[in-house]
Amino acid sequence: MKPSLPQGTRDFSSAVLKKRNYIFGVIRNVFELYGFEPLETPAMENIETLMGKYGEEGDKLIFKILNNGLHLPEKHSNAQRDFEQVLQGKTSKGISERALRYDLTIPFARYVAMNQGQLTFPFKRYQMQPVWRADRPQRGRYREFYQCDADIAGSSSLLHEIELALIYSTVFNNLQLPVEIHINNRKILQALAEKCGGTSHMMNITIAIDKLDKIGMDKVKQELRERGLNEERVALVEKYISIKGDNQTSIQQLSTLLGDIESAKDGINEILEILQAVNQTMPSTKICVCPSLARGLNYYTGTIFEVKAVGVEMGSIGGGGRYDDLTGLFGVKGIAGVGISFGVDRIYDVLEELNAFPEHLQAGTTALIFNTGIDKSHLINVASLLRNHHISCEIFHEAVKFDKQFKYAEKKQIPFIIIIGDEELAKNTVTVKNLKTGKQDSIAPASLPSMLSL
RNA sequence: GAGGAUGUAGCUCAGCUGGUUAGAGCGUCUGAUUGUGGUUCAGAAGGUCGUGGGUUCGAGCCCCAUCUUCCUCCCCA
Repeated sequence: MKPSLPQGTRDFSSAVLKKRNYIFGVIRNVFELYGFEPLETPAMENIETLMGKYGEEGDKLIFKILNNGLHLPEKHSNAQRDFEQVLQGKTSKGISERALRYDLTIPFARYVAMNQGQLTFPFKRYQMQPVWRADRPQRGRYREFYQCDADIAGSSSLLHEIELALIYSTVFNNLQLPVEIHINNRKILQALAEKCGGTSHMMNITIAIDKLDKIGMDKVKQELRERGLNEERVALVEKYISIKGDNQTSIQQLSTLLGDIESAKDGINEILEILQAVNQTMPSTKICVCPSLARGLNYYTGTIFEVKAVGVEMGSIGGGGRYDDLTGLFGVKGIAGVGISFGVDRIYDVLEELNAFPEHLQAGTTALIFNTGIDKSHLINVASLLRNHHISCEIFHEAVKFDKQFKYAEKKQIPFIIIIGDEELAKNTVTVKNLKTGKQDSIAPASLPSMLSL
């Protein structure tokens, strides 16, 4: 058979993996610096843990795993009955009782709900694992991709929002990737919805205005009309999303427009507090109030974040926010959550486009020891010497002509080659050649490590 | 899930209106060159033309199905 990959999945070659691991490493370091601890959960969850948590669209995009043993004769009648359910678009435990994880937030909520008795609250965890979606792949959109999440469960303190914003700022600063952090608050959107005829319009409004950047004002208005808002209310929403300018101006206009509603006041005050703290701690952070930021996910209730790269056409490379009732769906009330997520695949693309990966990442083997046909023990001794000094090296696998060994070194971009043959043995030296400069030296074996670690 | 484009050597791509033995560049391998690479030169290998059917005397090219990748919508990271 011809080998191939399932649609929307990828192999990661060494060159790509080194860059990806660099991103993961930077993020992990910052997470741990703020006291987050790692968590891993299984690739698969019970299907009812996931179903109904991501809306109707989400359910369709969950990868379901077929049960084993459906072919057994004693299960036939049940299996056939259960499959009827599937044909009608429903799920059936008789056919599938497990599914692949769709994001990291719901498994986290499940974990917190299961272990609430044992955890120390506020519980701060980070998680970097692949998730799966049965979406149609496009560029920058895969069926298997990684998410990097940091969440805090069991605290409503605004301190967490502040620290999460600082984490964003630090990570992208460390990656040397210029970004803008957009911030808004669901409480303000709720106030807007109230003015537009009640909170039942919340979803209609958020879905529509979240697309402002993508489809433009006219189409947003059109969509609002289609979603049942009258002209007066459409005009109000237009006024709202037209708010522009620096943070102070935006906040002032928000107050003027919605300040008579309690929830709007709360939201505005929260934003003010976050801005003040972030600007004081890391003044270089570009954080801006963005009224049209809504985020599609329904479970957000307070602050919402989104991060955009500056100077590159790309969707958001990170997002998150506060959700007041994290574990309610699993029967545990009163645990608030707040978290952020990094879109590693997109960050990768942006860094690639900006050529912002550090050069040293591609470094592999430092030295290749030529195989000159002398007794292997001499070569292995030199290799051990280097490795004991944490210098990576390889011994060429067969004693062939130098031409081949040079070309191997060149292809693997190994910067140094070491020759030990009869001549060197007789004089108790080694020959070292720098392949970039072409410079070659004959030195004592003991001085190899210091020479190569430069 | 709906609509559109695409697939030819390891890679990037030519291939006329359906007509003999499907080409190029790069890469790979061999030699010039058995202890000195990158350059150069000579040569070679490498293809069930995505897959399966069909039309035709004849299909890389036309038709149908299917898969991949990409684009738009939906939704999202």
